Amino acid sequence: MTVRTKQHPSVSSPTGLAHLANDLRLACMRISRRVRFESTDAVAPHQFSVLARLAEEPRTPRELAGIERVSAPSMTRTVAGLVERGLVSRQDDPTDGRQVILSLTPAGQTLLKDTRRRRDQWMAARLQSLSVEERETLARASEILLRVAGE
Amino acid sequence: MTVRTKQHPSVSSPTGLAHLANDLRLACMRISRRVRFESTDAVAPHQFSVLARLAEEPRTPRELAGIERVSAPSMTRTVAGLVERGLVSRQDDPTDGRQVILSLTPAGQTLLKDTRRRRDQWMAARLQSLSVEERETLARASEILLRVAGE
DNA sequence: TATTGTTATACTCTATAACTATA
DNA sequence: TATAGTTATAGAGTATAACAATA
Repeated sequence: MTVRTKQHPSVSSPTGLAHLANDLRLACMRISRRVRFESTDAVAPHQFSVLARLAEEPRTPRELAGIERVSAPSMTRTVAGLVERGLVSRQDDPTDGRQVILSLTPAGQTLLKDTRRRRDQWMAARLQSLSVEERETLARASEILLRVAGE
Repeated sequence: MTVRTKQHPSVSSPTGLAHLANDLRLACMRISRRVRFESTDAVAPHQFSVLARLAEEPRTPRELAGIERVSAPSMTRTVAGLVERGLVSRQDDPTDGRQVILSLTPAGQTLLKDTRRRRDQWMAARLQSLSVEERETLARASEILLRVAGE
């Protein structure tokens, strides 16, 4: 006799799709929450986001504000804090005197890397207790989810 | 010839495990972020968390503060706001005069349900564009993730 | 005149410390 | 004396409005 904790009659029926959407959203939110709670980060979430964006490429405050969905003055504050801590550096845009170009300092790169490693530790510990099949399922799922989140 | 977007040499080797942990954490955090951004909720995240906890069972402010990892005064404020909006009701504990028992009002239950439905909509829309196999993978993954998050 | 960024000001959520009521 | 909850106060993040500098 097989025991199933959840009813997923079909992943294609309207009801099944709604259930899957709910379970998946809940699962992702709970994992995110646990990761945040378990790792005591050196920077606040909104600061971390900015560091991650600047690691991709240097950006202006306005670009960051748009990406992070906060107001320009809020981003001014956030960036000021990161600059003060030596994690981000400012540079005048040579082609447009109104703009400022922000980029990560070596210290900022190090902190970002360390923070990510610490966050991964909790997750890695949990994964170790799973079966190979379960880990393979999660590997396939993470590819799909990253694609979905990027749309 | 199979094309893989990511290198997962093995989900069991130390390196593969670390990669999987990183991908999975990233995927969950990005999905959570998108869900939050796409749905303009009637209550703030910390208020939503409290409503969800009280939907499970009535609790005291102190219990909520512990679960949500905030100070007692912060929870006092959060709860006061929810009570003022008619979403949560207070009741004196008959066995201990110091304690207060908090529970959801019908309005709170309705709002919680509506908020969850709205959050699911974005996710359900994305799932529709996936193949049946991908949805089945995500269904299995969500079971595993919910179990892992609950540990 | 439009745009980038900052400053001024106010509101919210958070915390710690001090206080009240009850056990 | 210890615990549950609140109030007092301060710090940090967010927002809108107003301003400065540049395009």
